[in-house]
Amino acid sequence: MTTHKARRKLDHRTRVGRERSARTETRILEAALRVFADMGPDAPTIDDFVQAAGISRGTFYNHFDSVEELLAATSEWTTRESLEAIEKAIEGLEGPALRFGVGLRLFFAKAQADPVWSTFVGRVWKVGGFELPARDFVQGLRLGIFRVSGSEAARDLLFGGIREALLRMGSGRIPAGYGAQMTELCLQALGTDARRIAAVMSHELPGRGTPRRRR
Amino acid sequence: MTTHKARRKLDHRTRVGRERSARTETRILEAALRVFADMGPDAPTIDDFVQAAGISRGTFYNHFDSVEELLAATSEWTTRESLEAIEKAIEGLEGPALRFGVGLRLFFAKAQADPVWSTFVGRVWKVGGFELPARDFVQGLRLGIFRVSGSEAARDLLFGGIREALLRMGSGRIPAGYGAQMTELCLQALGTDARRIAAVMSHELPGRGTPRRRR
Amino acid sequence: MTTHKARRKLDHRTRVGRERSARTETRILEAALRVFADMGPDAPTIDDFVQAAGISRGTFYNHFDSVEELLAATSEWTTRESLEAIEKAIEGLEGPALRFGVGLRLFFAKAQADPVWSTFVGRVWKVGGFELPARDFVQGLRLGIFRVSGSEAARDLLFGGIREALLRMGSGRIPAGYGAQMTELCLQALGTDARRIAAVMSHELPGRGTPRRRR
Amino acid sequence: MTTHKARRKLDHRTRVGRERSARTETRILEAALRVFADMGPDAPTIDDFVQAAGISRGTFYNHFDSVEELLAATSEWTTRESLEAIEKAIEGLEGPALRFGVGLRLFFAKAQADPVWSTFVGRVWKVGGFELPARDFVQGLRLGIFRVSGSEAARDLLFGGIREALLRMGSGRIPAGYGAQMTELCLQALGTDARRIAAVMSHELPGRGTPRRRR
DNA sequence: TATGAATGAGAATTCATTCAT
DNA sequence: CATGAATGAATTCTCATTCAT
Repeated sequence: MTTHKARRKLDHRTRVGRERSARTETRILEAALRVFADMGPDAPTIDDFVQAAGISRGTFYNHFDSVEELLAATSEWTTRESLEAIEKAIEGLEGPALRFGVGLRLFFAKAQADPVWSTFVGRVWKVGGFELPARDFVQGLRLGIFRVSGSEAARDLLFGGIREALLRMGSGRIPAGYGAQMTELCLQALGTDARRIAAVMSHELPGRGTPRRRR
Repeated sequence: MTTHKARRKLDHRTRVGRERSARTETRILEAALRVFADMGPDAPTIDDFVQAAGISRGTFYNHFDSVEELLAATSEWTTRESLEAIEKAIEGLEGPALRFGVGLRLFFAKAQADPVWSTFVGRVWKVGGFELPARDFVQGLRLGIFRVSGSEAARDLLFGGIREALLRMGSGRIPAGYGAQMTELCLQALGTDARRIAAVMSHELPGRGTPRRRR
Repeated sequence: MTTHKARRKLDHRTRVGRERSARTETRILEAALRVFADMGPDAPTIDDFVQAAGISRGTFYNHFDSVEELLAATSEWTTRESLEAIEKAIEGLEGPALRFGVGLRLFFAKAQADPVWSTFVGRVWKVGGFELPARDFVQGLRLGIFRVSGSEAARDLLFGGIREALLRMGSGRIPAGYGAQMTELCLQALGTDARRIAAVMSHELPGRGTPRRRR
Repeated sequence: MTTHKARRKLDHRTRVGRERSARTETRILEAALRVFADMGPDAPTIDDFVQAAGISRGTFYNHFDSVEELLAATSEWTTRESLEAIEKAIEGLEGPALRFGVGLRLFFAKAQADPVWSTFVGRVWKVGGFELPARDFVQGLRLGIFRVSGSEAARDLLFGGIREALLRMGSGRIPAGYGAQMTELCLQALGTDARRIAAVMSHELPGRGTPRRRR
């Protein structure tokens, strides 16, 4: 991981310095994830991050210029890895319903395994930030596998519903099987027929090698 | 000890004062609705409300102690009236699906007619704040009219989806028929059968006497 | 009692109006005595008096222009009456030691009987505000009845000590006989001989018709 | 993981920072002493201290949370050193009267030498804040060297009188020998016999190496 | 790079004062 | 005269940002 500020001059720094810097940056990001999850995207002050990361004010500014930039970096850091893992895990599956549904199951599995991550994404996610797997969604509509009265409305319903689910999962107060139920409901909302839903739910979960985020 | 005239004068002074105060409070609430819709619940400063309402700082504090309290008051003021109107309009309808569905249509009609209101509610609404019409929802489940894999998950999906719809409507960028589509999708998500959905969508919208909020 | 502001125009006001005004002013003064006793001369805000007196802000300004003016008025109102009563009660007594000592005993009797008054005077009294009975003090020194190493120092010691006694009495936590002891100590500090002190302490307390302050 | 050099550098930074901070804090305390002496404990605003110390508002809050806290710190800082010096100077003296009396003389010497200090202590001192030398006082009573009609009253008389003396000394308008006179009067008030008083007054003042407070 | 003291702009809050009724 | 809503200057307090070490 490279630092966010001052990517130039890398050659002149010692390897030790670079490693130390990268470690500091990781500490800040880890702290930021917790802080944003706890306080939302607007409330926290720089001091909140400084204290949570156990660094000094000056050090913060050596890595990030503002809370906003830190939020963007935390989103990126937190999200890309997970989504790529899912993307990869489902790419071999046949048909948009199966890919979409199994992808959702993986997504909720991740959320349930890491409540802080779940809360963070639920609070910070903006539509257009990280996309629903648009390809499968569109393809499913085109093929008539998903039958909805309006595609915009469908996307909003799913997006909002999934975000709510993330917040709920982050709070820890969920009934058993919540993730699976949510997946079924999303497919049902899309008008998927019962047989295809059953296929999704009974499919073996692939890619259980999702790399752990924390060092 | 005070004369009758004096007492009447006293009452008059009191009444006039109260009226002026109530008018000012309404001005603040109207301004707050706009400001919260624009900036969200956390960002605005007291001065934002002061300027939007055209009052002085001191006057603000004569009416509300903090932004948080103003937010609560604005939520209440903004919400109760509308929900009661819908409640009343659907109370004569037969069956939970019809009541729930027509209620949703009315809700979205209100949202579409008042984008500021829509954005405000979309941004501020918390689960448990103002409730989904729990009675119809539960009753529909019990009667088997709604068929879902998990009631908690179903409620979260709808709640999050509807909030997302409000934000979308507040932004103004919605396709024609968006409210109706959203309603259909919500019912479809609940597993309602096609005939009942059709009944909801073709039902005449009652209570088109919703009183306008703005003076 | 005349109002503090706008003494002119008195002729044109009705008697009823004047009486009402005087009553209001007394209410404010009574409240002010309590408030100043509780909070000292600097801390209280106009609102503290307004609330304690059960009047409106405007009414306050009809009677007093500032807290400072109210303080002066309260001091005057609170003090003159008592001091004149004491002055009168001791004027027939023979010799400065007897007059001074019995005067002190009366003063402490008043203080013990009215803790609020005691605290107020203790907190607000400034040297030169209301004077120690200078005449008896000076005369006692001249006659050699009081023997002190420095008259300035003696006056300061007594003044400060008496103020402290007032605060103590206002707090209510005093041993039995505190007032008498304090009187004896004051005389002892002045070098008064034992026989004269005994005469002071055994003298009957005159003028037990001190009018009560509260209506 | 950190090199020895890095650690030394760290310590150096820390030490330099601490020193600067301590210097700033001293500047604030010095300014506060003057400001409180001038304006009393209640009147001054944060800005008064900020301007008197030549610092920024933010810096004030880096060191003290409120005027009240600053007052406490100033009292402590201003008082402990002086009292300990006196305590130490008199500890070798024989008998409570001598210790108490010489202690008083030293106290007044300090007050006369530093009028700002004198005014500050006179205005801020509360009973129980920094104590009269209770041990000598009590011991003198027990031994019959001090003869008073009530010990509570005696303590209050002395405490109030001494405070008044401090204010007077701070004002600068005192006759020659004021401190000595006040000392004599205090002892006289306690009923000390003439010979002991004379012994106190003629005793050489010890410990004239009281370190100056200001830098 | 890391540190943390100092800074000052800006946001929150209080409160004396005015004034229409 | 009495009322109390409105006002805005003064004050308190927070926090992003700088900078010497």
